[in-house]
Amino acid sequence: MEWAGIPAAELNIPLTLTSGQSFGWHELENGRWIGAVGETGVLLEPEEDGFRWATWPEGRWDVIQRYLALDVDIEGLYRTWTAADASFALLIERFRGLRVLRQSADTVLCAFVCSSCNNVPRIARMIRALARMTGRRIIAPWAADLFAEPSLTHVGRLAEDVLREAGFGYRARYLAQLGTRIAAQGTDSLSELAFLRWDEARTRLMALPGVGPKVADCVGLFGLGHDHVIPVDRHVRRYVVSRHRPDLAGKSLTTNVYTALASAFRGIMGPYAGWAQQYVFMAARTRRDSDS
DNA sequence: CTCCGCCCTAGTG
DNA sequence: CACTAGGGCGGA
Repeated sequence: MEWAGIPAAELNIPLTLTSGQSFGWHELENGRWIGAVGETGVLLEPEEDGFRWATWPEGRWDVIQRYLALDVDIEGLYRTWTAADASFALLIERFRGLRVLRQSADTVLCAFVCSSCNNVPRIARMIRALARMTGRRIIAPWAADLFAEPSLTHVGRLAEDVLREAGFGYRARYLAQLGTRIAAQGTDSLSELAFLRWDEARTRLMALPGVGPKVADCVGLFGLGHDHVIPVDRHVRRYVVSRHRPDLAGKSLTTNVYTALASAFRGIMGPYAGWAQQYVFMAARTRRDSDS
C-alpha cells in the first residue's frame, strides 16, 4: 500500500465514509475500509497522521484525490464557519475531518431515491444489492466480494418486479423508470448535468420520477460538486428553524419553506454551506436524547 | 399554495 | 401491535 500524509484532522476516513453520503463501504476487522469508486476498487487504512491506500487497477491516486475532495482546504472552511457563527466551533470539534465526497451523479441518484422513509442500514443493503445486480465484479487481490457502483444505464435494464422482489418496495418503480427515462434522453448518464447551471440542472433532476427537492439537492452536492447546495432534511430543518428562522416553526415543508430554510443557512455559512450542512446532519443524527 | 394519505419493508419499543 | 426511518406524488 502507498502512503498519503493527510492527517485525520483534515480527513477523518471512518467518519466521512459512514456519514450517510455514500453507502457502499464496509470496514474490515483490521480497520481497513473497502469500497468501489465507479469501477475502481479502493482500499483505505486510516492512521492518525495520514492513511495508506491501494486501488485496483493499481496506482489511481487521481481517483482517490478526487473522491475525497482533497483539493478543498478544510481548515479554511473551519475559519470561515466559526467567523460566521461562533457556536459552530462545537460541531467542528466533534466532527473534525468530515468531508463531502465527490461521487458520480448516477450513484448518488440511485442511493437517494432509495433513501425515502428509510434508514441507513437498509439503504446500504439496497445499494449493495443494486451493485451486485448491475455492476461488474472487481477482482482485486485484497477484495473478495466487491462490485462496481451502479450506473443508471445498468439499472435501466432491471425490471420493476425484479427490483420489488429484491426488496426495494415502492422505490422499485422509480428506479426502473429512471433507467428507461435516461435511456430515452439518449444520454449515458447524468454527467452532462455538470455542464449546466445548477438551477437548470436541478429543474431537470426534479422532472425525473422519484426526485423532489431533497433528492435533487443531494445529487447536486454529493454528485455534481455544487458545494453550496443544501439538502434540507428533517435534521437540517430543525436546526435552521431553531437557530435562524423561528418564524417557520410548525410550518410544513413546502417548496417555499424549503427554499427559505436553504437560503437562510447558505446566507450565513457561505459558498461551502453544503459541507456545513453535513456537520449539522451528523450532530442531529448521532444525538441520542429527544429533541425540543 | 397548503395539507394529507399513501407508497414498501425492516427494525424497534 | 404501533411506530418510525434522511421523500415524493397525487388528490382534495
